[in-house]
Amino acid sequence: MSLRVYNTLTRTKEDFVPLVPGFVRMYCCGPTVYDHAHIGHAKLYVAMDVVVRYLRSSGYSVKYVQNITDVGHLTDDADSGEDKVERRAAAESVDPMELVDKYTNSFFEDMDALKVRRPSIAPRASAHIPEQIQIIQDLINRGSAYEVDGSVYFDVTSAEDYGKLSGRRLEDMEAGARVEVDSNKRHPGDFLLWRKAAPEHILKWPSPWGIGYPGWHIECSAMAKRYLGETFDIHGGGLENMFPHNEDEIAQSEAANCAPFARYWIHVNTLTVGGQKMGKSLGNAIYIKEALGRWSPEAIRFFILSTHYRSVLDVTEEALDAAETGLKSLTTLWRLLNEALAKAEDGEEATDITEAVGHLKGRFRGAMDDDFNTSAAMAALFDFRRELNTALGVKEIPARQSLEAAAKALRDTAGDVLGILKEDSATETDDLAPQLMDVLISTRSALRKAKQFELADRVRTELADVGVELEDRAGETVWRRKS
RNA sequence: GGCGGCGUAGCCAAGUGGUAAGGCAGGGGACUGCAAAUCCUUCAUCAGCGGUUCGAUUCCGCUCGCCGCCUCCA
Repeated sequence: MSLRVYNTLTRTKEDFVPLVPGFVRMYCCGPTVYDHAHIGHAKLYVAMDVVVRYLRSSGYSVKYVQNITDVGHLTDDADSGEDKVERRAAAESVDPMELVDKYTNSFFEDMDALKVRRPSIAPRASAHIPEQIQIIQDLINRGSAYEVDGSVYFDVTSAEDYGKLSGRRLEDMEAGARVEVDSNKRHPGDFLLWRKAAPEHILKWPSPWGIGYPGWHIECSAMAKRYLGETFDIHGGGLENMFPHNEDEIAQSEAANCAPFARYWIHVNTLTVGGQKMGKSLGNAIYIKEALGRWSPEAIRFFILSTHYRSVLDVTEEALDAAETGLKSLTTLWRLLNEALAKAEDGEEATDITEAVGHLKGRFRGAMDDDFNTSAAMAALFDFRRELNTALGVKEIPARQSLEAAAKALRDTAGDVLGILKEDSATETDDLAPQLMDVLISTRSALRKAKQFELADRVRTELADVGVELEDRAGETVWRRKS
């Protein structure tokens, strides 16, 4: 079985075949950096991260471009909106680029914390003005765009397949148009490529049409072309950006390049709070930094990945708590496996472990190959956990080779692909702590032997208060720091 | 009004034309001095109503409810 991907463009699940064998070129719309990122962003970028990780683990070399939008994103319809970055910069009394730097850093800080791998390239819109001007010029030359009073618009009627991604038709939209139409537009659906700047505007550049700045959609077309070429494999993004943003990207790129744009479109569904979409403008955003104060990064990933990426995900504290608890048993398995491995010796292969490893590999791959079905993949992981725990429960420690195979399988799936394997902090590197713990544990064992349970329990309780957990197993007591 | 999606146990959530993965919570049991960890076991007929079919949760239609996009939002 090979990878199948749901392509929004065709509304079907298709076999994934990159343009160049073994090499995947991928783009994903990045954030507009005028505020801290919230969990809605986390859902998109964690989902895309897993796509990238899985492609890599499947043997593909992946070039992943994710832009940073720092100019041109307006607060409202093109006619009346302000530039989001400029508005917020004014509110914070800083230079727009200072604001951009601050929130770009904040974004990557959050993504790093969530173990989202950095993109291969993270280009900024403001650093690609010449590329954007070039595409606009090409569009004018080809008759797909027109200039009016220093602003340039894309002529949607010039693209005969306009609306193919979102399934919209110009006639329908015309009928439903509610926003006041810019009188400069020839068609209500036309969108801005370049906007004439007012004198007080800070972020502006010279162009063949005068001083101005680029529209919101053109940046992605320009940066995708610059780093991935005219036609590339995968374009990802949030579902809410399908129209108009992604639709317009396609229209302008294909009109300018006379070549197909992205071949597969992957859209990640929204995240909701109490059934309502999470959005900065809606005032219900839960910031990633806040969430990290309460749940581990792995639990947040676990929570996000427990649903398929094309499904809506509703955030509740209960669900996040459940994710944290569920994750714990996986973390425990990883710890037990490593403890066993530390004591294991060469020996005869443990067939039950070999079998469990086989099941996990097969089911995990099968699930991920089916349009990145992370929830099915996680089910395989939990079944593996049970089988392994049973195998580890026996008297003698299984052979090292078997344990190594199990550890590798777990690291390859839960670790490398899903990124939910917590590195165990149980092994204390400080040399004094283990020695002190040995003293405490042996003392407590003596108390237990003498049936002085009250004192023995006091040791355990007080250690728990300082963050150390004890666990009495057959013949030994182990300790670890609370995770 | 137009386009699209969703409705599976207390909660989260996969999935299939032939009577439903997994996680959390709950019940029962094993192990333990007690815990912890772990294991065993138990817990749904898939919003409602029709239709197609030998058979539908899965296909079609309708109804109800919820959501997204059409204007900025990942």
